[in-house]
Amino acid sequence: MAKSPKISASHEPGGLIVHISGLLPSLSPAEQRVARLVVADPADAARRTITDLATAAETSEATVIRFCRSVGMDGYPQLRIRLAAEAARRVEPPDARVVGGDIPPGADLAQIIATIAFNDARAVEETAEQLDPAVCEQVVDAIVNAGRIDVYGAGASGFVASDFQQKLHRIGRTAFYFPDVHTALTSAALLGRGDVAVGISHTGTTSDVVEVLEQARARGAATVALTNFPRSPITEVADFVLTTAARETTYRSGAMASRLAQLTVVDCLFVGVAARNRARAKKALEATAEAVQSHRVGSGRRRA
Amino acid sequence: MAKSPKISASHEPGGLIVHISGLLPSLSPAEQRVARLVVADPADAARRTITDLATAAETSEATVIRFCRSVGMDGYPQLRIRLAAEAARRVEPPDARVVGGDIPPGADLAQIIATIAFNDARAVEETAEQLDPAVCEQVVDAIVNAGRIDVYGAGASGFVASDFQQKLHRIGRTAFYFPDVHTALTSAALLGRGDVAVGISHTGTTSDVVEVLEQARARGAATVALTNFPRSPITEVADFVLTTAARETTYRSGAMASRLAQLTVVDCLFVGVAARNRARAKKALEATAEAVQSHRVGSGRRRA
DNA sequence: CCACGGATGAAACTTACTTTCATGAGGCGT
DNA sequence: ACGCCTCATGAAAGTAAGTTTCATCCGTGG
Repeated sequence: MAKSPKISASHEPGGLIVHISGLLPSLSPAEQRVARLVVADPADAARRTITDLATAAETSEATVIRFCRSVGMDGYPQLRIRLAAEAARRVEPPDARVVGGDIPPGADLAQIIATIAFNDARAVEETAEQLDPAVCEQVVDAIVNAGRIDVYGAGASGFVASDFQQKLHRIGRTAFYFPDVHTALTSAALLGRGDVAVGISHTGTTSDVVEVLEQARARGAATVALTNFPRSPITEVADFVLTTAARETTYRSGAMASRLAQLTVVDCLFVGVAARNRARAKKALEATAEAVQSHRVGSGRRRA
Repeated sequence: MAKSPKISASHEPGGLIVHISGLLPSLSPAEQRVARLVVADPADAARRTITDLATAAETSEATVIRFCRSVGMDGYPQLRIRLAAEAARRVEPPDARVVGGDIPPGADLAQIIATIAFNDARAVEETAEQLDPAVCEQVVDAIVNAGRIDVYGAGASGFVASDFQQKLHRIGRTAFYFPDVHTALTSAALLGRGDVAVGISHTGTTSDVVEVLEQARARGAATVALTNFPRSPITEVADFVLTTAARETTYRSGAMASRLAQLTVVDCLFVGVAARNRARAKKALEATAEAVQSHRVGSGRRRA
């Protein structure tokens, strides 16, 4: 029996919609039409019968069922119930904040601020909700026991990669980040069993990062992918996949929310690693903090 | 046809459970058994099929349907959906999440994730709330009209500074970031009236950044400070002060939340600037996006 | 003892959901 | 270019869920 591509949604009590929008690009055209309807108005979808929804999406019931399975549900009734639950939980954003949408042309700055902050905060929360603690645990394990950790990322994700590297370094783990692809490839070639390679890419399609991760994997390193899209190319070269949950939006606003989500995930991993050896991590952190102390002016804390 | 006692529930969106328990005594014995199951665990009831529920209530499907009608529903599916929605809504808010607190030593990864995400999201939201749109507007004005923009930041804030620089650059503004203090000082010395200098520092006490900003101000540039502490040294050398609102926590976790908040503020400024000249910004963004397109691998759909 | 009416479940029936399968489009190697 | 293969897709068959009908049962009051 052919196994249908089913990505578990069981461990995320709150993030079905997000989960679906993340998978959207990996669905077939007909399923995407269904997905879009569902994401656009979950409550409405929950009210519809399968035939009704199929008609609305201009497809057959069979496709709707396939869609259900693709997003990890057993069948249509289950989807319906989850959707209803989710729609209920979802507190409507107070005003006309364009949730995940673009900033309207005539918006004033106050509106812009509200919209951006709303989407950013949501991305962080929803990412946390759908993050699989079991996978994180495994990644933390790998990092804790790693001889060496390479973190890869290009462009915007490069900042995150660099941040992660710095964090790990500060608690005494041997971690590297390479702004340059060639250097990164060289480094990846030198990895081996027991080492860890982390690739960060919002879209999951950045060839540089995918290539480097592939190289690392070929050398026997454990590979970790951090991306917004659970079925993008990068996930195929990763042993562990961690996903962020920034809603797909326009190029720019999605990028920022995604960045914040990535940072949150990275921070979680960092704290997870640090928690494994509190004493040592604390000491390392204090030492590094002290090192920059002379570069502070005035009294350290000056709360208002 | 005998009219069953049907009491409308349509006008009370939130209180279906209450509604049901209210008219419990007026129901027939078999219906009461059903009602009790439903009230006891709505979420569970929503998961059951009508046959299943009937069996659990030791009655027939017909009675369950009668029950549905008695409480004002059209049929079983409708009841199911309402129950799911209601059960979801009554999920209690954030459990033992240590609001703004530190991670307890024995915490497991799931707890760590929840705590971090909660604090991060809060920092973003609260920052947006206290951000003064008027000041932002002025900063945006200054940037839009600037001949040149220098962004300063050290350590962790350096990432944010660099990010801001990159963003501005991508929409065609002349912006610089210097990882090195001396270079930054040199650059600041070359600023003049009509230029803008942005200094980013979580604590507001990073001497490097303060110094550079001071230099910039002395040369006549408009100075902007982005910090978590409204009365820290950096605010004394800034014409415009923007504050983040990361709760004071331990050294490390505060830093991350603050970073996210900083990024959000930076993003708001960026969007504000971009909004001033939509057409040009859009064109610039598209051009830059296109530039990296060849570095993407088959962004089409991928199977697991 | 016999109507009578309401409550109830068995079974018939309808609708919704699920599976199977044939078709056709698009990609890939020869 | 050709044929092969894989995959997406909807029609239709099949199954299960939900709904209606109706006969039965039980208690009640004549």
